[in-house]
Amino acid sequence: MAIVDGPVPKFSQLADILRARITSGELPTGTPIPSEYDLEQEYGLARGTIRKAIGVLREEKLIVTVHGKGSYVA
Amino acid sequence: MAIVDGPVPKFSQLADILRARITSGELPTGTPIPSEYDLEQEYGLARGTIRKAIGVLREEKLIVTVHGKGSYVA
DNA sequence: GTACATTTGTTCGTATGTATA
DNA sequence: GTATACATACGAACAAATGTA
Repeated sequence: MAIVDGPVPKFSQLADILRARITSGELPTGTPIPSEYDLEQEYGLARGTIRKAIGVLREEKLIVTVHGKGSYVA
Repeated sequence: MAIVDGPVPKFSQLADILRARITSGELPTGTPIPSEYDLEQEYGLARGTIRKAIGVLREEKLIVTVHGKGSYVA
């Protein structure tokens, strides 16, 4: 998957990608999702955009985030 | 030299200052750069900004950094 | 060998300014 | 005007390496 420039916001596209990686089982419960920095590098997005996508998944209770540590699949 | 609030990013200004201190000979090869904490105090910047400036000089091969020790003029 | 202080490494939290659609 | 996106900057917490007492 790749983030494309188009009508769908990038943060939304990233949320979709991460959600798929979680629900598919690629990222099982308890495992850490890539750090914000790693996601920046991997998808070529700004940190604010990454955080917005993560916020979506946190809102959906799919992940939990711990300050200074990272985000984990719920 | 002082860091000013303006169009030039602070991390870039600090990188310029440190580069000048190195190339002028004030900080000869092998000598340690002030610690991140000391640079914070001296220039009134956040640690992240300090680290970004140091990263620039490391990229330029002007300094090398050792975990737990410090950064040294290359 | 342990405990502690110092220093760099990593990560998330928040805010501001700029530009664009 | 609103939402999106990027860059910058400060703050905070946690972690690892180093050296010393």
